[in-house]
Amino acid sequence: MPRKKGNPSAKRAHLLATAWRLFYRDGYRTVGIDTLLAEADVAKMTLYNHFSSKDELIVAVIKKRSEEILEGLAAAVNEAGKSPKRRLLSIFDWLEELFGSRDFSGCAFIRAISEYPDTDHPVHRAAWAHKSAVREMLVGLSREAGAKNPVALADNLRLLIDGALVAAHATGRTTPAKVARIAAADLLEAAKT
Amino acid sequence: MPRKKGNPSAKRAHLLATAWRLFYRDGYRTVGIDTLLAEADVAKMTLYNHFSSKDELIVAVIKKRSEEILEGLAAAVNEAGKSPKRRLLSIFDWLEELFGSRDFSGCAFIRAISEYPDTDHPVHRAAWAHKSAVREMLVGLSREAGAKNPVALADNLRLLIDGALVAAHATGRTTPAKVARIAAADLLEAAKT
DNA sequence: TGAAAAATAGACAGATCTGTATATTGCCGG
DNA sequence: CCGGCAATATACAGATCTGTCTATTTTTCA
Repeated sequence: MPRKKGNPSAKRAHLLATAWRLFYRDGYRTVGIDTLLAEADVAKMTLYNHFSSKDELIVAVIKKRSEEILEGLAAAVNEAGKSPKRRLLSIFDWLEELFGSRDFSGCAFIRAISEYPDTDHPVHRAAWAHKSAVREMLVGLSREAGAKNPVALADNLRLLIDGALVAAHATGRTTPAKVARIAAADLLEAAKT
Repeated sequence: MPRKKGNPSAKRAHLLATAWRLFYRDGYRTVGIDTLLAEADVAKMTLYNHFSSKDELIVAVIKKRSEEILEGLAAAVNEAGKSPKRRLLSIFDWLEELFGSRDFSGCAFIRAISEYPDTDHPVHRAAWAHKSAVREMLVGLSREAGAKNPVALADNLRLLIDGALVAAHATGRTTPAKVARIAAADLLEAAKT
């Protein structure tokens, strides 16, 4: 129970985990509250006690997933060593692993943006906020790597990443990560001179 | 009436046009049959006489839209003149115009893939078929432009295009087209040597 | 142990969903 | 002018949707 604040309820966490799994697998609009509750084995009032609406639940799921992704990405970059180029390109190795994971089903954020096309919708905004955070990270890596215009390179890299996410989802293959990695290396070279 | 085949019913065309408008604006799953019928001012049995299910209607909408896009793209390329480089990069000028159009709301195909994440779903497959057709066109342009590996360059370009489509949808800005155009020019140079 | 908080079950509202069935009207060609 | 088909209106089935309400049980902390 969310007794002292900062003490997140176990039920809440369980709901978020189950919601993530079902939403990601089948879609945000497709999965109904009743389905989610049955799968999580939680009463309806418990859900509406923690989240005021389905939209709010979706936003919470997206924010949590965003944190996980950003942490995973940062860890992958750190494990890549000291070479700025290797650090930057490690993003694409991380992507390749993601694409190869059993339950990969596209980018949860692109899918959220697609399912909630209205740019003012809270879900849309939350999903895009993640992409913006990734861009910040890419700007840092681009600067480290010696790009003349780190922001421009970061924007380019994000195009490659999002394109690869779409292609990997549609095809079920991991190759888009390799394709994007090579293109990223080319763009990095071009960005230095 | 679909009397002689090849004589498409006016009602059918009207349904397709209305369906496209609503699906694209609000989402395939969000728009219900009843809403569509009210907007088109058509009886329900008429719809189910032309299309056996909502999914089939969506597939038809996607195929029609794919044809329109491919035609528009081909026209833009032809208008770009003879220079292979200009022809290839005209794709991104066309994108910039698309992004700037009043009712732009992302890529209908990426959104379809996102809303129907199951890769075996007919809607998912129809949407990806469009992306494959675009790739074929890009391979041709890449070959014309003198790429050593036209297929590889086409794959790269598709990543840029899909990434730009996502970014333009999420932000409502046209700049991703410019960003992608510059990156495409860099990748083209790298692909020649 | 006892009081407050959290979680439960279950019914319920009111709307919406896809798809079917039926019976009727309008239209066009031979 | 008439037979056949397209399109219509309307009701319906049966399921599902989000969110609310109430009454009861379980948990947790003091």
